[in-house]
Amino acid sequence: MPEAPEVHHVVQYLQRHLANQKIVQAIVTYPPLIDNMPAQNFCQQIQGQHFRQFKRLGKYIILELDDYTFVSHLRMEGKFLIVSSREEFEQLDQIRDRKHIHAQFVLEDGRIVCYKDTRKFGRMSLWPQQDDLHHLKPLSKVGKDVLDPTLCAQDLLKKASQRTIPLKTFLLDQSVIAGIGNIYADEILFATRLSPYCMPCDLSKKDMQNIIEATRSILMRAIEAGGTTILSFSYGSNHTGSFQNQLQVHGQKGNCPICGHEIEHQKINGRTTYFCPHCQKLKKKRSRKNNPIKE
DNA sequence: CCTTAGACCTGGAGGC
DNA sequence: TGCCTCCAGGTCTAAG
Repeated sequence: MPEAPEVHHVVQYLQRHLANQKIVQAIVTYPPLIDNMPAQNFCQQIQGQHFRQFKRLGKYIILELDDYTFVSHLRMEGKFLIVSSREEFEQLDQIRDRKHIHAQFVLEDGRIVCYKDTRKFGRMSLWPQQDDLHHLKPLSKVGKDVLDPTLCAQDLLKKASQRTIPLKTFLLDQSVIAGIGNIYADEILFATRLSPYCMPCDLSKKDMQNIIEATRSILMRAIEAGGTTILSFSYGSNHTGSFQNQLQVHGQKGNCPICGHEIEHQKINGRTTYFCPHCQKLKKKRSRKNNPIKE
């Protein structure tokens, strides 16, 4: 579900409510949730730790504890909610909520941080602390974050060389840029007027610069709007975003806001992709074999 | 090395 | 109402 703007708000929310709180007990009721060790060990190790620092890299949530780094990925539907007491937990709806809560972190003050994940796709792991986040195993292949100011056209050009996958798929590759998901990928492509079927290796440095600028602009606006809520994104008890009202193509059934042509949607590597076939152009570089570049 | 299909899960929506 | 199929914002892996 969540892409970088949504994860950004989840991290802020956790920070506001959990900074310096002590975890007195951890309960995991769906053991596969814990990626890198038996759930029992995870619970033992995390017990007694305090939440210290809260960070995000791409779609990953990074919680620095006293002695460990706690990494969480929400995948499609993971959410954190905080209840004030065991009584409040028991009052949650069994079918809608409690059934899907797979981990609980009981705080010293009696509150319980609940991890809810209907589809059970999300994962958590606990690691010895590392100064460089990229040294943590789950983050070792993650590229620069979408909002990393050092991200530049040259980075993308390098990663795009020889790549013949659709540009849409390239933007979703977290080792290229971390934090873009299916919704924002469509919006970025529309903003740059590039077809999702462009081949990354055919793009120029200028195209890459345009992609970076569109990405920053769209993601910043999405963060300001509180993220995008289409299916189920929320955090805390009921916080949702409103960027879905500003989407230009993703999920749209009508006409292109620029040219009026009907918005199309097709599956590209398994992901539904919305685009305007009239505005969004295929680019081809044909200079490899002595053929001079046209246009 | 690169690329793609399938797997992982559940619940909601729409067709009959 | 029930049953069936398809769909969903993500990522890992196995196989070509």
